[in-house]
Amino acid sequence: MAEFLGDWRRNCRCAELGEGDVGREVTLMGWVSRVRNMGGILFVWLRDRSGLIQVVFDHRHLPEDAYRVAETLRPEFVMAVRGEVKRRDEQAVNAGMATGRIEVVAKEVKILNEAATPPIYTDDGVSENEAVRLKYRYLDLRRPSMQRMLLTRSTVVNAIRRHMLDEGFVEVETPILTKSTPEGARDFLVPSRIHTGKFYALPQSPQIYKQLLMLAGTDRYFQIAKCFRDEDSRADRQPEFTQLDLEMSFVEPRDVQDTVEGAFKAVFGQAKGISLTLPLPRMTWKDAMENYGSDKPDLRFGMKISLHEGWAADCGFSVFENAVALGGTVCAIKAEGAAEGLSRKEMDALSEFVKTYHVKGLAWLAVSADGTVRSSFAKFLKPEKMEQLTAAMGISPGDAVFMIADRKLVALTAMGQLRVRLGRQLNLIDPDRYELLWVTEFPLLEWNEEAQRYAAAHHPFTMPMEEDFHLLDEHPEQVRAKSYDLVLNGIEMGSGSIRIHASDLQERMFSLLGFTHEEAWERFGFLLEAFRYGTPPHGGFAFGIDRLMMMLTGAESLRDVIAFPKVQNASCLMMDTPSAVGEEQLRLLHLRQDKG
RNA sequence: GGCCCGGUAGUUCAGUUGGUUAGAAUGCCAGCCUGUCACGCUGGAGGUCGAGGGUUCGAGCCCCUUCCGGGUCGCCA
Repeated sequence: MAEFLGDWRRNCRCAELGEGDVGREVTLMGWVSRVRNMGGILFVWLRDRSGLIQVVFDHRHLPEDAYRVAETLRPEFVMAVRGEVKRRDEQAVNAGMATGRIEVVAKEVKILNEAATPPIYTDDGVSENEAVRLKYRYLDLRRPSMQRMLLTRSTVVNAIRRHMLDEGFVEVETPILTKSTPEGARDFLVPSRIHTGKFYALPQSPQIYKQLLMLAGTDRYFQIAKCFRDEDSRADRQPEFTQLDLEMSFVEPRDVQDTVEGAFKAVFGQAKGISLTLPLPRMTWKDAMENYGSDKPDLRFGMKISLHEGWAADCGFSVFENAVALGGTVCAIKAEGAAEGLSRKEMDALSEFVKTYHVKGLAWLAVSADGTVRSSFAKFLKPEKMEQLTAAMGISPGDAVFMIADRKLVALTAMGQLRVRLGRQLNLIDPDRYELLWVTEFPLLEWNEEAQRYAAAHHPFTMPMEEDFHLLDEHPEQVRAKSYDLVLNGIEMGSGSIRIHASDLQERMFSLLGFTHEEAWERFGFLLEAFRYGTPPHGGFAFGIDRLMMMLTGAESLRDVIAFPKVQNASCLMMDTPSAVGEEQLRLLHLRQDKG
């Protein structure tokens, strides 16, 4: 039967006790993790957010009724216990337990609440179907590892906030009910009750607000901001997520990067005890693509990509020759010592894998230790070409080589994916390493095949590099932007840029993106007008705190570092969100269900 | 929207070529047990094999549809 607290108050958490507390009278409160009834003596593992401790109920030293109560304890009952901390006998020490050298000998006990048999285990190290865990997330969060995650997350957010405040930033909250923007991801929409047929949008980022704050003179702004994007989820993409969002006036890229690096240094120091060396390395987007086939290269291992257009132009293998003739490329990577481990079957699997990334195939070459060559394409090569390739790539017995021929970006991207897959498969990646870098000078624009127009690679407020201004009209696709991404172990942590602060350049940008003057004013009129009133040069950055948490905890999914995450189809299994609403609610919002 | 993987006691899983009453472990319930620590021992309860349809004498197993979960391509300024 459940009892009330009365005058009992907890004076310690379970795992905060140590050998120094021996002899202390404590009152603990928490959940029963495990019960072992030996018939006359009863051991209970009591758990709170700090961890576990063993509580002993001995019928010889307890009133009869108290022992009776203890015998009814079951897992996940909420229990309060008063007792004395005692050192365990040497042979009774549990080395696998943080508090394994002590125990609490109970003198009084209260069952504060009973519990139904839980549907999932609340111990660590038990793997369970994630859907069940998420349905009972409040029980899942009882696991010590999940409590540690929440604590780490709190530490990380606080390290960031403290750093930003120390650097003179002002924390400003911006609206959640905001305006739908035509560029970028799909918006989550909120229907207006007062304005028939009109909608708010949830922010994809506080982008425009923070730029307006620079205009307002705030100078240095930051916010731990919730952002929303109505796009399909991935292991590293949730429909709602948290960013550190910041903006600074009178700065160039380096100034913003210094600030962000400082925040990362604080986080790594306080959450992981790792001292980052600043400044972080920088790599241009072009170098990242050509060497790693990715704008977010994983620098924890080598296996750089090499380009072989000159060699391939007359190599004899028509697939390679044609790719070069059409202005494409032939790129290659070498997996040292991997030849023996890669069967024909695995080569086929790798070929299938790269086709996911829209290349037509994978050419491969494996040299055994005795020099025997297996290859999908060697037989087509002109006699001297094999030697040239061997020399150019430094191929030794035991090495495997992979080549892809296609349009340059397509081939490099597929090769970059293959590089990462091989890196994992061949165990080249040290999971304890953190390789941070800046990738800079992204293209300003990307050609959108579907819409037959340019789209902003970052967003439409991004400043082009001054030295590329002359290309804006004739070769907009060659213009580089003053933008920069922060990359950690092959994952994009965040991105930022210097913004356009002149309204004529901003209008020119909108026109490049295919907006007429009227459309631009209709959609961004308030911004274009604002820019007329004295806008300082400014720039900023935003990085995903969820993704950072994922990296810091080694989690494989964002779901593991968010207290109440959503699943792939954007629903919440615990609350069954989203859900239907009643007719009356719809009527007030001027909405009608499509019966189709 | 496309492709791939999965769904069997509360939980984690096994289930042969389609063949008797669908199994194991763990958890749960009851009893025994005075130093356990994933306690142990004895006994017991527990199943819409995700759902619907089809093939078959017979379906957990084969086929179709669908729902749910995961991964991924597209998408994600």
